[in-house]
Amino acid sequence: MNIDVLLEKTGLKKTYPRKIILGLFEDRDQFLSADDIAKVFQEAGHPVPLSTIYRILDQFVEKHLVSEVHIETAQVKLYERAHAHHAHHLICTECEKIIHVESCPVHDYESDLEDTHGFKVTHHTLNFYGLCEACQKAHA
Amino acid sequence: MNIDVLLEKTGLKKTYPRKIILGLFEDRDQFLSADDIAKVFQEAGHPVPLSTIYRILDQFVEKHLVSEVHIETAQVKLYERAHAHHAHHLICTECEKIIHVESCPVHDYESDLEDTHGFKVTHHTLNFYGLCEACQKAHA
DNA sequence: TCGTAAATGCAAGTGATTATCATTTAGAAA
DNA sequence: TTTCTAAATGATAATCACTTGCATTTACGA
Ligand SMILES: [Mn+2]
Ligand SMILES: [Mn+2]
Ligand SMILES: [Zn+2]
Ligand SMILES: [Zn+2]
Repeated sequence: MNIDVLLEKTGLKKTYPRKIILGLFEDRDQFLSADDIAKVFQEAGHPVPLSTIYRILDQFVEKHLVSEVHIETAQVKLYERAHAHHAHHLICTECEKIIHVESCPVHDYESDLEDTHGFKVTHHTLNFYGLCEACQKAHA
Repeated sequence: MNIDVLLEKTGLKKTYPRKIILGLFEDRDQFLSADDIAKVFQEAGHPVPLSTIYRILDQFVEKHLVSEVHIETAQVKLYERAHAHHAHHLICTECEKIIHVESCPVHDYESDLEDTHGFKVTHHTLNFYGLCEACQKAHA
């Protein structure tokens, strides 16, 4: 969907930093940190401070344009375009690539947990770590 | 197993801070942060600086006496006694209680991932968030 | 008992993220 | 189109968990 239309829907003003940032997520479907985004502005010759970038990311998460991705091995917060469906991630420990997987193997298991532990599950997080196809070949 | 024996096996010297910290994990099987541990020393009237605590936790993780638990909603590092088997956690979003579960519902799924995404999984992390039994009752 | 590497304690440093606040601006109203 | 104002930005300082450097102490083997 169009960047301007998406921003209008949220009620957020259409500013230069917001349009660029949302464009990065919408167009290229990347996993980005605040610092990655700062570099893009830097290289475009129009630096934007990290404080602004962090504020915008928070707002985008709140408006469900973007979601935070928790990667245990990363020491910084990562964000990706929000997806319609609950998903999981495959993280390559060699090249840091992240693969988004829109299927979930533990949906049924959640009701088991309610029976065995009396625990009512609202959501879960599941990450797989290993080697992507390219890095496996490089190792072979 | 005895605290002293465990420390001897690792080759680490048996010092006061190490014995107390290892005891917390072994005896009570708790989930603890560096700050939680600092409070214990404080209350015992024998304060130990956080730098020492962090150093010891790192060593215990390296020696497999303790393992780090990644909880997305916690802003600090948490540690628990190392267990023999791969496990998962149920985290109560109300009272912060953590339940350790020694069963895994995604073991088979990992080979599927290799087929569908060419991704070779080495390990994974899985956390369930929700309400524990006590907090469900309190809400009802 | 001694010698020494290991461990500790204190203080200062890091680095990602957040908060403060003066200035600017998008966008609605006149 | 001009004016107005809440929202947004940018510069700077603050936080806070964690780490590091270094001088002093200590466990423990010789
Ligand atoms: Mn899932
Ligand atoms: Mn598992
Ligand atoms: Zn890779
Ligand atoms: Zn609870």
